[in-house]
Amino acid sequence: MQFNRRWKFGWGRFSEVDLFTDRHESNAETLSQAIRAAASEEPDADGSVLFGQLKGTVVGLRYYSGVVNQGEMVGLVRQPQNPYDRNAVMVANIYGNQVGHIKKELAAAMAYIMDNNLAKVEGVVFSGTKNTYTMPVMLSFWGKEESKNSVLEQMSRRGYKLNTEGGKLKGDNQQWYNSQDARAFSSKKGVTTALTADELKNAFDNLFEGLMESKDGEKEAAVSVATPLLLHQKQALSWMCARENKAALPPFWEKRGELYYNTLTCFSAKELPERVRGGILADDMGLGKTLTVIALILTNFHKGKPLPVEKCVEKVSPIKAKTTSQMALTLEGSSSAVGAGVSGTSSGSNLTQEEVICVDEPHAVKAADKSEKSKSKEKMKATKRKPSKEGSVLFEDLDFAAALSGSTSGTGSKKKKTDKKSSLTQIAESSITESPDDLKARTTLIICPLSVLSNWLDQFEQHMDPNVKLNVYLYYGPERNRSKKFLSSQDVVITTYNVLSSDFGNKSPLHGISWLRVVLDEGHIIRNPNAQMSKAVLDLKAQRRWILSGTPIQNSVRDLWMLVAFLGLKPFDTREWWNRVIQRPVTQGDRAGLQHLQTLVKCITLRRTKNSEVNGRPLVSLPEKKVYVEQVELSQPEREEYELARTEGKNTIGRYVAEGTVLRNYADVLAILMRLRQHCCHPDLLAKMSSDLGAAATPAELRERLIEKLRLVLASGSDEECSVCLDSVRLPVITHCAHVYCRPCIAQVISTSGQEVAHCPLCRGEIKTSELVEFPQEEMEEENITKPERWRTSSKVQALMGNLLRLRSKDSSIKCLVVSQFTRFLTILETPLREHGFSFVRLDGTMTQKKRTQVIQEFQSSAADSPTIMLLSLKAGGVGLNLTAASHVFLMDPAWNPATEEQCIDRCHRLGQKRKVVVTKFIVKDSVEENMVKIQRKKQDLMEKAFGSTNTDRKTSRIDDIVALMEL
DNA sequence: ACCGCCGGGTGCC
DNA sequence: ACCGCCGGGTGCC
Repeated sequence: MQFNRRWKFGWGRFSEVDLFTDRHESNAETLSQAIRAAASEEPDADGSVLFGQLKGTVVGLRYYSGVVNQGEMVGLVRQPQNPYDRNAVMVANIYGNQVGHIKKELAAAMAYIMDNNLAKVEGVVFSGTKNTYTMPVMLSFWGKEESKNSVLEQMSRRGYKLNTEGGKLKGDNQQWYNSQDARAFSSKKGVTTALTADELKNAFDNLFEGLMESKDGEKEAAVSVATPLLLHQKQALSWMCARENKAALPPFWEKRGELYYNTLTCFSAKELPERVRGGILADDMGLGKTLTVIALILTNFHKGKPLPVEKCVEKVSPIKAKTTSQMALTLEGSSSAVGAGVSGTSSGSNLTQEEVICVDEPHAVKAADKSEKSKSKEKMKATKRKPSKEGSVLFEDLDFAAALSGSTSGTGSKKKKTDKKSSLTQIAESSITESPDDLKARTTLIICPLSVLSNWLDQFEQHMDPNVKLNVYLYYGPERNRSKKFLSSQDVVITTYNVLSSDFGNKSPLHGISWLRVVLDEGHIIRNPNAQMSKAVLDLKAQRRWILSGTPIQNSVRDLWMLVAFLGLKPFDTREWWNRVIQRPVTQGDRAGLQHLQTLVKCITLRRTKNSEVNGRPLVSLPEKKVYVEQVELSQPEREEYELARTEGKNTIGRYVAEGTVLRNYADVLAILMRLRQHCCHPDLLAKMSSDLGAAATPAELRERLIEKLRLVLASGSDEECSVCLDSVRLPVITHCAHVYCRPCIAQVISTSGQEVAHCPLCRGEIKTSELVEFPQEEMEEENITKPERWRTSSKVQALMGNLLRLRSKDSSIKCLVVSQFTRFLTILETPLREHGFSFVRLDGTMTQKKRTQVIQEFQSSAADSPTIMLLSLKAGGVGLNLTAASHVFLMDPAWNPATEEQCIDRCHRLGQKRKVVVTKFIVKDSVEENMVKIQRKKQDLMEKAFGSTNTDRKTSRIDDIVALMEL
């Protein structure tokens, strides 16, 4: 039976509720976010406790086809619309097939509890699975501690007594429980000891490490890939092709007789479980994920054959010329936005005719026996001979040919039957059988953040054989071609997460196409399942799915769900099974659960780091990197101003700490910290502030205060992130609970809530459209043009300039990145740079993509007059950015999250860097900055504490942070 | 369901 | 017999 990806049908309401209550908590990028996250007391499935258990009865088995095995978990779904009983509770197996109903009396008792979210009820069928009419089910009630008594009482009122002592039930039914539910029992006996937070943290850190062991040998790329692959890239290609082609059983499935059996959920099926064709390529950045994917696209079309590409030749026999809609690197309507790297259009247009030739040799070269032939010219010659070898028919395989022409061959229906039959007898390692429909899919859809869009285009350009035409369409910009027919005739369509999610729900052509392959670049950015773009991504139809990510896991098992769901790793693409089998066991320290998670990740992930080795040699050798901290002493007047601000802030925060209201006043706390950090950089960074922090008496006053906070966020130039779209805030508004969002984003949250009052995504406070406060437009413009009357220097500016001048006199060819979180600081720095005759460019979050590309190109240029300095805002651009022209990095101010700094450094310390990399971090002596650095160092410990611990612990450590920062 | 329940057929032993 | 008993029909929610 085929299940499509929308199989969550029956759970519609169920999974909505589930998704919402189990809200994702994003990795704390800034302390601000960290505090917000702690402030919002969200219901957390991880922290739920077992109330008790109850034997119930499933009835009506004969009316439904869903079957269950001994020990199999089942889902319980309320059916309030059931015409016979509005208390109905449906029972379904893991694949969503209905098994029966809970007996009505029991259902009546459960309905209230389920509808009011007092408990989550989970079922395991431990015996009687062969019964025709009814069977027993063990029901476990999970929920928040405070609901426990209410649930027990509700049930007992209806005559149902929950067994609250897990151990007692054990005697009779020793064998019924499965591994994960076993924990509830065995823990009592001490059979397994729970993992400590340390062990868990450690295991989690290593989850994505050591996944390197020889996967599937090596594979040469198709000849149309002009760049020779490095050894590790060939290994990745081989692994990826295998993941796409081989019908190996997914993790936790094994064959038992005629059936396929899932060892975790105890589900079994007659058919081969649908395989995950794809996975996570989690190589460190700089290892060439992009090239590997390009190679995959060209090398592994249907049935393991290379993508048939158009080859440009000047002389052509007219009979063979098969002109389809031909455009090379189509860029309709968006060329202006990209500019760089897409000039490929021209090469095709000056040729009169084109011939379609399958330029590729039969793939799969395991040994490295043909390394000499890898120069592209040579390859082209070789392939010219190819057709004769393969016969005069270019595509002898009918299905293959049909796939290309887009028409289904007459054998279609017949073929389908045999396919189905053969799939039953298939052995695990055979390759996947593709139906004629499957073979029609041609296009790979690549979704990436805007910042790396141009990189993809460059890389296609760079790595493709210039004589080969690949149809690459950039689906971006207002003029984008929305024709499904057109898009699905491309070889590659590239778009951004934002375009995808803005199209989503708006008769999106991207969602109407059956893609051959969908590739999510920087896939970790879809880790929040509530985000619109995550939903948009899940709704895509594709045969093969890939996630590229340099940082697959931030700090939580939650983050993984989205990835697993996108890959369609059943049954975990449904939240309930993920929670029951993986998330809850793992977060509660269950060893078996962790083991399962490790197995799962291992099966679908390939990850190599810069330090990985193949055959004892490092994958890539990067030049040395040295990090220096340069202490900066404030001048006397600066110090005085700083101390003044610090004392004032210390008093305020000290009061909050004493009152225990730190988290309630985090906006103020943040403001104080922000001002101190600004003092450390430059006095002109400080926005003129009203220091009135008292309670607002009138609405007008409240409004004024909110605007003040918003001003603070904006004026600092620190790239604030909107928690809804996860992008930089555009059209900022601030809620009454003092959280900043894009106006369209929060407006949508409110409108989709369907209620008069919605809840703030960050703190769950009530929000109304009428109460959103916007930044006054005039002030916004004024803010932008505000220039200090006369420029002045600061100690930090001096420190930087000293370094830059010294460097220039030593070697004028050295290029530098000057990085700050405050874009206004970058502006301040422009003046002395100009004065000293430095040629510089600037890259920050406010720039358009076109401008960015241009700036990067200028900077990367090796021309004599090219800029030697780039002023870079810490978060601008995101990860894909390649700034290898720079070999010196100056970090002007410390970031809350050391990973952000690392990422920034890695933009020049990456593949292609020829020089030694020197990083200088400026830290003001005896200041909040020094304390921030200490906290950075402590970050590992904090993460440990935060992981798998209660919200209270996390809160405590955040308050501790603040106390430490202020030296209270 | 190798049950319970319903409702029609039936009615000394 | 306005009962009991028998045995067939029937059966989730």
